[in-house]
Amino acid sequence: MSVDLDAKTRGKREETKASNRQAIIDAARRVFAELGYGATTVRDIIRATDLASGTFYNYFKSKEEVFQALQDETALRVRPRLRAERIRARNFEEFISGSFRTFFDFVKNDRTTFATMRSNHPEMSRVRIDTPEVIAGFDELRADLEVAIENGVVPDTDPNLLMASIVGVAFEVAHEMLTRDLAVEDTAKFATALFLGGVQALPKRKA
Amino acid sequence: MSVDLDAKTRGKREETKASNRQAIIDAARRVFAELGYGATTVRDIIRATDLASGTFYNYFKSKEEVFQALQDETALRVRPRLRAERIRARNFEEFISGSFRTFFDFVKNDRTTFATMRSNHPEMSRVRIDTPEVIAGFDELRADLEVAIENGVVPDTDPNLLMASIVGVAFEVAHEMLTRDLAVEDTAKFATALFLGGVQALPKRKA
Amino acid sequence: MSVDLDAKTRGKREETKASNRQAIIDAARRVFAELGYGATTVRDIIRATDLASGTFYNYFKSKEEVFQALQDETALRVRPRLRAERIRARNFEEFISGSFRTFFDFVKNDRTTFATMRSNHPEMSRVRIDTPEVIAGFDELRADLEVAIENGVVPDTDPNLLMASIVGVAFEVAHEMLTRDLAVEDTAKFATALFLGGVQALPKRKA
Amino acid sequence: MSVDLDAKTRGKREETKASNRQAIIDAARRVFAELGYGATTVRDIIRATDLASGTFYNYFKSKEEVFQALQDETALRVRPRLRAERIRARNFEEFISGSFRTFFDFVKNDRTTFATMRSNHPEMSRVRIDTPEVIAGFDELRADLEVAIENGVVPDTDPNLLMASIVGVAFEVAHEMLTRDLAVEDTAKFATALFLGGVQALPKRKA
DNA sequence: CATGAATGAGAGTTCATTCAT
DNA sequence: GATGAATGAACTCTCATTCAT
Repeated sequence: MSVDLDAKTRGKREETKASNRQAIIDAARRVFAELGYGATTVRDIIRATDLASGTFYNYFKSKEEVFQALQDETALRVRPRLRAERIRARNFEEFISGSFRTFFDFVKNDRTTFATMRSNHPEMSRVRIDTPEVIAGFDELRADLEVAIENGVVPDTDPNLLMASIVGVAFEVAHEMLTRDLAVEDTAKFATALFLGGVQALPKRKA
Repeated sequence: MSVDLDAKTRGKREETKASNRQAIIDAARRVFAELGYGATTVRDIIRATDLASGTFYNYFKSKEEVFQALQDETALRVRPRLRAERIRARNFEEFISGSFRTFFDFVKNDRTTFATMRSNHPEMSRVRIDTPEVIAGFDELRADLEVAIENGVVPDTDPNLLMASIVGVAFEVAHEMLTRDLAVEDTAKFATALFLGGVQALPKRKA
Repeated sequence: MSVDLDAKTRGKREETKASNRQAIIDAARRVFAELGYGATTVRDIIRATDLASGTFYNYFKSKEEVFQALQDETALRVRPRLRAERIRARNFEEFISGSFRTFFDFVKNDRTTFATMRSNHPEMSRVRIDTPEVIAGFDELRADLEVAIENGVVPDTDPNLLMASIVGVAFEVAHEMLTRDLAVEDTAKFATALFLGGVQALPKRKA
Repeated sequence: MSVDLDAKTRGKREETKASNRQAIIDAARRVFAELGYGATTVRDIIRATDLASGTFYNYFKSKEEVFQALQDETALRVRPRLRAERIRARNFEEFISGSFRTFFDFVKNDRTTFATMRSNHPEMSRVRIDTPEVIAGFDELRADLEVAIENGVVPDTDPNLLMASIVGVAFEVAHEMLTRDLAVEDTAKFATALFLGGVQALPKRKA
């Protein structure tokens, strides 16, 4: 059946394919955000789309696969920003504060993605978005941390535990930030101070 | 309703009831650990039991309800220990190091509970056990933190953000500890040092 | 285990048995009226009782059996009245009018029984209570009709079709009576006139 | 949603859909007739079909919904016939006898539909088919009766009670007709005579 | 005989996935 | 490649009934 399609037709098709794929991912993001991953069905996703149910399977094998794609997509948005921030940093303070500020900023402006998966999830009363992308981003962070250790900017401590601590604080504090609608700036200051000087260095509370 | 069953009969029944309830909870713990909460079905749980399917519903209305019970049960095990640790503390260092040590100790010895919910959960590649009990435990922690702030042992900073930071570090670092089979003592030292003095105070890495 | 029970104890037991049986029947009447026969479960019935579920089976084998008992009980209330009415009749007019009046009177005063079984019954938008008792009552009616035919008071027509007509009118008109809250007297007059003289004899409408 | 399926494809699909829907309705008619409405399960219906269980739910939401569809279908068959009969009538006798004859004829030839719902229904030992259609049909009848009253062909009596009487006789007598396999003609004569002249006018019994 | 928890068949329903069109 | 109805395994949950106490 593959007959002669002129270039234009072929181009059109590629376009449709790409846009269908994107339509599914976008629908998935919305539906996951509303219903949570567990409660979402493939049907829910395609229903949030102009496409037919069978079409889903031309693009993804399962709900899980579209979830991965969603994650990857998010990755592409955050990681470069985080990376750029750290590269620009001229000392450890800039390194750590730039990272937190960028991350909290992202969370605030993309709260759909972050807030996602909270509804009807007894297992996730507090949320962790742990998409591969973000993970990959933090992997980069670890690599950068190792460099910092080598350069003597950071003591020769366990980089994975340090990583874990940063990640833990980042997510948990981001959650608190959203819950209480705190300013990105203040939240980043708090996290930065903690890492730079411990509890004794924490900023005075507001209000 | 209850007319004249002798005490013995009543006793026997209560016993069976309690043991059935416990059997379901135990099965649930195992199955949730293996399949993850989302993927687990009520059937999976009763199949892991020698009870009949209908019996499940004599004890719990839904999967969610067993999950809650499971959480409550865990709560009863950890919270008192954490509380006792903090009450015994004579200064902030003891407060913070006692808490981390106790928590990591619990996680290590009850790793089934902690490791639970990791398989088949694309949405939870890293785990957060956020059972009501643990939450309640951390609520107690917050209360204790507020006291510490009042007493001037801790600067007058936002207690919720501090809470969030401790929780974030506790879970994320515990995860790392399990993954790499680190010693409870070392892990607790790391977390404690971070909170007391920030990154600069972190202990030297081992090996 | 059948030991010596004095007469008093035996009497007490009989009493309890009878009262339990009655309690179940009464509960069934109420529950059937509320939920309709089809939707009612044995559980619903015992729940409307002070008894335990197992006890139900000491008295009845099934929902159907208790339904039958309910019917029989009703029978005992209506049939004698209808019979007495017909025996007292000195001509066919008294026969027919007495029957309708008595039946409509019963329906009006025991509307629970009659109105029963209407809720949630797609198959019974209009109701027919066709309990054995009432049937038995109409069987007596047929016998009496045959006597009337023998005596030449009623033409030698098919007694079963006549029976059916009387029953059909009785139930359907009773339903209308309840729906519009008509007077027993007027309703009985209508039905009587129809049977005595056909449509041309029907009374003028009210209001 | 529907992009570019050619007309042929669409046609084929519509066809299958229609025929599946009909298959379910037909199966439902048979099964309801055999088991009665209450005892019938959705599974029973699809089992009487060569469709898969899930397919049922593509067409109907519940047992009740098929039942409604079944009723509507029957409606389309009887009502026009009854209406036509009454319109053709030139006097009240033709009106009433035409109606009964048509109705009894329908019942006789479609006894599956009528006999339906008799088995296993303690609550319906005598049947009333009171499908919306038939109801609607009798609503038309009432309207026609009101016209007859206005025209002076029928005395100014309560039309709803007259309606109820006709309906009651129609169903109850039809039941008797089926039970004893009476002729439509004779049965219609009986009912007609009753309404035209009362008991005194009833035809002599056969046999 | 009363009790009420255990039982398990089976009802209703959903949903990922296939496949003819 | 898009479509969307068909499929049927599997799930949740109910309920009549049994039976140890």
